[in-house]
Amino acid sequence: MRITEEKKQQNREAIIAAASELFRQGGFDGIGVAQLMERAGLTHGGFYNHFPSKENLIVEATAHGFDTIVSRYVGFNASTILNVYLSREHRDNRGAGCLIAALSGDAARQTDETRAPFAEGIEKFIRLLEKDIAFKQNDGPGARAKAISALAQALGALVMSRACPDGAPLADEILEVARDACRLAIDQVGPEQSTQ
Amino acid sequence: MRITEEKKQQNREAIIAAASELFRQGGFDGIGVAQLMERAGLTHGGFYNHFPSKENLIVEATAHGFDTIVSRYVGFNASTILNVYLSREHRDNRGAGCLIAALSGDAARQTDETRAPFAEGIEKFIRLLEKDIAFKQNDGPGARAKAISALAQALGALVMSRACPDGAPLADEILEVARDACRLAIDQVGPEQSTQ
DNA sequence: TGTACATCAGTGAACGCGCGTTCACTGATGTAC
DNA sequence: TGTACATCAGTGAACGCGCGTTCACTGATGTAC
Repeated sequence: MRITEEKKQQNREAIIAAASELFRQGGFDGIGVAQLMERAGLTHGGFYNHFPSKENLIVEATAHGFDTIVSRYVGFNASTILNVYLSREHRDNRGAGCLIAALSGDAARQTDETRAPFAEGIEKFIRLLEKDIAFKQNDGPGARAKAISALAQALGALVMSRACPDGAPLADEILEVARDACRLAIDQVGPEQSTQ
Repeated sequence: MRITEEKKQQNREAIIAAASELFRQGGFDGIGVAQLMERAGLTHGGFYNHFPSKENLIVEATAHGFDTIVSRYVGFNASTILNVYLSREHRDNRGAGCLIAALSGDAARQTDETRAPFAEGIEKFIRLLEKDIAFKQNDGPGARAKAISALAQALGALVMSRACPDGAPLADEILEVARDACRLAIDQVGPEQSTQ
């Protein structure tokens, strides 16, 4: 049953894509190799033709997930990105959402090697915001601090909102407060100011 | 081998205390009943004399953990709390630190019943900060928004910092930026202003 | 206060189950001639 | 271009292991008289 080189590559990517989504939903410990392979349309045993271990896949899926998310946000300004980030849609759709929010708790328990792609992904996210903030206000170094600060705020709010039971008023309140605070922090003028 | 009522209660509390610490270190999925019982100085099988299920212990340990942490912060002003929160010591000591930072990712994957104590704990944390902020500036409703915003910022920063490999410069940079940003956001004047 | 007995927390072995990983096998692909 | 054979991704069963939970048993505590 040997398959073409091209098909093999497609299968590998399907496994990574499945892992990237399922890990965000269920956590690194909560999703098994068998589930991943089934989602990718393959059988359990073939996993080790593609990856030496589950931990190795975690690294690959993390890097892939950050690339996907950051590229989705490229071209939008910081205010828009943070508004999408702090939407109820994002909160309620972990599998397609921010990797930091979904998996950084799990990441903290992994080895240094597994945390490395997280640091890289966070750095990419910071630069994405920093670029727009610096452009708007001609302020290089300050822009980076603002980007980090805004990302931290949005991330913390999202994470708290998700920890609340479905429909809890607090969950929505946190998102709304953070939306206002991020807008103010970035625009430094008021809610109406935006480069949209 | 029956034991006194008092000793039974002590054992129960030892299990909850062990769970509260170990879950923060290893996650709900990463720590087993056997490990918890061993840490509490008991044997595996006795667990179900105290709790109907592991999930039930998760609820109890979460509530207990929030109470412990919030009570540790009571009496300090918001700036001091956030400085401790954003210290390297806190980042590097998950087991004794903030439950939201250590377990909200895991919480998002639990049932509504299990998330309920998280919402309660978060609310307690918000009120703790809100109280000091309102006192300082005679500003009730605005104080709550500031408390939520500051907590979100500090939480997000801590979580990102922990996701980085040990010793990564980014990990420390994030904490420092968030420390400055929280101080500014709360004091609304400058780094030197504090009620300490 | 003393005796007889029911209660029940603790013990440690066992249960079925799903985990990550390994392996013998299959058969189409890729390669050497 | 055609043939012969080595390669290797996919398959599905199996491995040992640790999980959450159950259970029969022990014996000190708590209770009834």
